[in-house]
Amino acid sequence: MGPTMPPSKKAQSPSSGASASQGMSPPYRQGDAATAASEAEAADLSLSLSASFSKAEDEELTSLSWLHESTDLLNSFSHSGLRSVSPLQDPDGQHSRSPSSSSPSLEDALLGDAHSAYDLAAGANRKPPYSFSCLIFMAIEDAPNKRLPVKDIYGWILEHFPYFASAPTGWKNSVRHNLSLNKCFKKVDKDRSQSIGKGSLWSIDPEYRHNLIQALKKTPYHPYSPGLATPSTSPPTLPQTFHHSPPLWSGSPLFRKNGGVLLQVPRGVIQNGARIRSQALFPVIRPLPVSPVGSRTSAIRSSLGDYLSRGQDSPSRYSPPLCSEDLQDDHTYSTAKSPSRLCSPSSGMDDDDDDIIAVEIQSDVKPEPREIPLDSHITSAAAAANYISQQSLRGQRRSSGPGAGTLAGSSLWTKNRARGISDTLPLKKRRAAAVEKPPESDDEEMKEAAGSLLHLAGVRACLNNITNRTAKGQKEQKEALRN
DNA sequence: ATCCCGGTAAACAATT
DNA sequence: CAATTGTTTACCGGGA
Repeated sequence: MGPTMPPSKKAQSPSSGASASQGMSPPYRQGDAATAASEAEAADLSLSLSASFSKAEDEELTSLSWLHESTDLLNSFSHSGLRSVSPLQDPDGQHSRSPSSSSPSLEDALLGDAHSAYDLAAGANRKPPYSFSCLIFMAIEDAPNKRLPVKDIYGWILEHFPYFASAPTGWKNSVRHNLSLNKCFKKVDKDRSQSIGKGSLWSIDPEYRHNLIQALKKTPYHPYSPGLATPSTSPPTLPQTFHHSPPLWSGSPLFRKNGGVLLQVPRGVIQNGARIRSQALFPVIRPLPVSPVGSRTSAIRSSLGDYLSRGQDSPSRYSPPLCSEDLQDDHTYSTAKSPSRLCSPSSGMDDDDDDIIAVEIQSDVKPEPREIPLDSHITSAAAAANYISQQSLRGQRRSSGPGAGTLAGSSLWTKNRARGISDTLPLKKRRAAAVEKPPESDDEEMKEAAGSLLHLAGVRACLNNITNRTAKGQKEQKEALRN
């Protein structure tokens, strides 16, 4: 690309710090009016949400369904006095917005006026906070049939993010690039009866939908952007609970489909759902002493998270663990994109879930058994499963030759190579093979192993991980020899 | 310093 | 033939 950066890139790069100070609403913090009563209330809400989530999970509802339900809960809660307070300060120490009455309340952030949570007008011409993958995901999710031709994806993006109307046309290339490369997106065989013109329909691969949702939830988006929020100064042993995902951008379909309710999925609540399931075994579950990487996690707390977690500072009934309840969600989009990092002892973790996993894995070397909640073992099992799967993919990639490509070869979420389709085949045939043939046995084996691990979810998960990695290493060697 | 990731550009093939 | 769509590679910058 050279020294001259494309305008779009330029517009984006400084965004994390600079743009946040204008047009965006301030983050939210717990009010100083957090009374014991409201703490209990918060705890109740936490329980309700947890139960709600558990139910949704049990019924295999989509996150949207759960969001609908949780909205009601949050609504009822919002009427009971939860208030926003002092906005966080931006890195310059100045309020991003005057803390006047116009400052949006927490209700606004959670439930209300989208424009107060994200200044739509101001944000319209700013590059959206979402990656292209998220944009595509939202577009497809917004489609009645959950599938869209590229053209309509363009259209959706343009409609919801006017920024792109004036952006350099390269973004369309990026969209196509993403569709092609990202395993989350699947081409759907066109219905012959209704020709849509060129190209095919694109849909979300259910297998990766969770991850896209995760990505959406974790989009570094004001006001919970890690760059803005103040990292937690809590001692690591304090419960870092209710880590929050950023709210959905007000223009998102998820937002609109909830009747204009700005939703966010309080991860802590979700996690709490998992915790509840294990509560019988571990009545007092404390989060892991999280590795330093957890700073990012703590940075993205939302007001409710803080609010609720403060409620927990008192010896609480609720001490949800850090790890996600959703095993499959334990890979985030970006990090989950490379589960190799998820569970690799030497890999960096940039996610709260991953943090747990990291500690888990490291605990093999440096045991910290005392602080490890059951859930983290579950997570660990998931991570181990992911690791195994990824190791499998890695092996396949390694054997795919020098042309593996930096991007395509680096991500689990990339297609073709990671799926082990023969590189010797013409591209189209590779694609076709991917569609026609179910995942290869190796992959399936790994998935089965992963599934087993997920169910094991036991204290020995870490050991399992090691064991399987060893087995995997052998497998990789065999693979290499075969090729 | 290195790796990973997302974004971008570009080349090219396939399709309409 | 042109435009669009799909695939792939290469590179860059930021962040961890």
